[in-house]
Amino acid sequence: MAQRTDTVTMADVGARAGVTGRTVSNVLSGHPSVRAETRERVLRAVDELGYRLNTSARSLRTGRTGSITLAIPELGIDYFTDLAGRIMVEAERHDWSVVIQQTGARRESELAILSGASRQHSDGLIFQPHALGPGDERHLTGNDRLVILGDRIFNAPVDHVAMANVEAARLATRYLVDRGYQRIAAIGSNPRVATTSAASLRLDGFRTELASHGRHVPDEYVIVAEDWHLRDGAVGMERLLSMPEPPDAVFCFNDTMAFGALHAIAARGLTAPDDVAIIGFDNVPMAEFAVPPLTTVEPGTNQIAKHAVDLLAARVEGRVDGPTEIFATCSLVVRRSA
Amino acid sequence: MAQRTDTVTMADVGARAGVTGRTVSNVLSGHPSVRAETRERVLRAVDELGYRLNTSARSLRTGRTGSITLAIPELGIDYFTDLAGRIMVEAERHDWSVVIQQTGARRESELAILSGASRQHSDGLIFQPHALGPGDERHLTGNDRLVILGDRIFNAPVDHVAMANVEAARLATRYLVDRGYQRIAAIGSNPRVATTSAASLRLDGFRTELASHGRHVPDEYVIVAEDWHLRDGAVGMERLLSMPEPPDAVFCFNDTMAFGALHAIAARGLTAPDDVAIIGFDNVPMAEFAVPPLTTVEPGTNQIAKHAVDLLAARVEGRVDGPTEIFATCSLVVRRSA
DNA sequence: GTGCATCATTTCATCGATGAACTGATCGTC
DNA sequence: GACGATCAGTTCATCGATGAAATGATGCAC
Repeated sequence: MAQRTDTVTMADVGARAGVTGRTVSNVLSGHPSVRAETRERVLRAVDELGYRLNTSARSLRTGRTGSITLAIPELGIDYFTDLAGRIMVEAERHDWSVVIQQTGARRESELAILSGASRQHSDGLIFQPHALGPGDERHLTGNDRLVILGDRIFNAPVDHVAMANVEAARLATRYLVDRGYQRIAAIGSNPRVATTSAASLRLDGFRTELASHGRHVPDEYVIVAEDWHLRDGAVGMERLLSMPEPPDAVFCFNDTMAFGALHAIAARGLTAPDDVAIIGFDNVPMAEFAVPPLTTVEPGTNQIAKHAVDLLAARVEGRVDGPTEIFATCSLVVRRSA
Repeated sequence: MAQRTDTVTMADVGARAGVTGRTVSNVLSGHPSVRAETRERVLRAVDELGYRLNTSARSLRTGRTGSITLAIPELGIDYFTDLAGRIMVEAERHDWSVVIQQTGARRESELAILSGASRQHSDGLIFQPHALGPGDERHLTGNDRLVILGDRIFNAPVDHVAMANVEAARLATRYLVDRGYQRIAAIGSNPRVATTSAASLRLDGFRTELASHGRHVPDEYVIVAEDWHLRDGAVGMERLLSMPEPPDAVFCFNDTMAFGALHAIAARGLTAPDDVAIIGFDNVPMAEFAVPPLTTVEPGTNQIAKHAVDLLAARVEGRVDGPTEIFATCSLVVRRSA
């Protein structure tokens, strides 16, 4: 007695209502063959005893847990917050809760996620890798019920919701060229990650597009940023502005860095886009309210969230066979900063 | 054959390694009494069979799930994102995963959280209520392992990590008065929520402080904002700026609205703090990088996260008895916007 | 050599809900 | 009035891991 957790089981509820535990289960799961009077009696007993379903037991029996895992680098980057929020909304439609795991973009954490140490209590995994890439395919084995987000980084048959990083980056860059900017720089390169990472792909698109206009990009115009944080954007911009010949436009590889860049510009008493134009990538909610409002790439975050969850659901329900790949469509959102 | 989920159990692993399932359990949980040679054999079998622990079964047996639930209004508000990220970091120290539930600040969702429909698979709940308040105490019953965040809204014996909303609001307001601002307005009032909500308490602090300086607040200087979103801040500010006698300083009840307000000011071609000063509340990461950098209240988010998780852990481990209340200490962070 | 402690592993029951199969009623139909 | 169908509820086994207690083996002391 004086149990720490005074567990009430279906059997207890049944005892009180004069039925079996099984009938309680029938009532709670909406089984049709239950007399109205019995149903009421059971529900009353549930109430009186404060009964709560033990989902561990149910999961053990049914094999479904009612939750999925979303693994992202970190909530601190607006895009991932935006994405997480939307995925949670989509997941709700499938009666799923969402466990969020921050990998910190660390390789070991990403491996831990895949090896399933933490994924176990989960009907599926939506995973945005950062440190992993080609060559890590073997770590995906045994992970059915897995949807990869971001670019097509693995040469493995895995469900995948991709963003057209290269094209989107070209789109942004072309816009800057078309607007007549002459000295165009970029913030967000990261030579230490895989060539299939967003960093590399966006840089690719940036370079390719400029090259197609016969433009050469000086090395110092490509600013390395490891974390893609606000500070990276600010520091990178600061560096660009201190150059003898600063750029007149900067493509930030995500909106978060773009906000940092806008901050750095303002801190110098300069203004965007008059002194330097800024274009971002992600179209997070804050973009519209930045000072000045941020011109940016809309990567189709909502579609990504929806497709990722639906694809996972289809997989869990066995409705798909081969690996599926979906590309979200991206577009440019022109505001004031460029 | 051809099972959808080809489940490998401890018994299977044991069979392969020539031991019982129980021994496999001993190996995996680091039980000391296992011969090194056996351990190795078992681990090899684990590897070969791709064994993964079934956490549902473990949870059923042990009563612990390895995850906690964090229920917040929505990730879309910077403060909650910030909080969630920090709580996840703290939770990691206790080997907890975090399930995030967005309540949308809706009463029904908040009740659903408390009634535990979704809380079941969870060792505990950290809950920031919005729509609930005094009078809803009965819904807390049966929720041991519950830590309430935000203000002391319930007259019930519940663990609680509080923010000194009234004092913090007075602090911010006093600062504006001290700086010599004459016409001080506020954005974020919400008459539809409980008198114990952050909205009411911060308004309280605002009014009280101004009154203590003999200032009267015209009704139209208190702008209602239901969602505390970016847009609310922008729209509210816009309204203030269109008044015949606009304020010269505005206290936004959260940073997110403050960013919206800064946006509205800039959109009019005005500047902060010269035309209107803005002070926020939360000191989220973006505050430092806003244009201009936002003067705001630091509510001790980090302490809140740490205390909330530690308190929950203590409760789960039965290390505390009576309900505990902790107040985070807040302070003013002066930047440029006011 | 007996007795006792320690070690390595096993046996067995159990956590709580649910799938499958079953039992008795009740009902409608021919 | 007999028979199958439907309904309301039950019984039983089971999901996979683990706590508690048991087993057998080994070692050590006297």
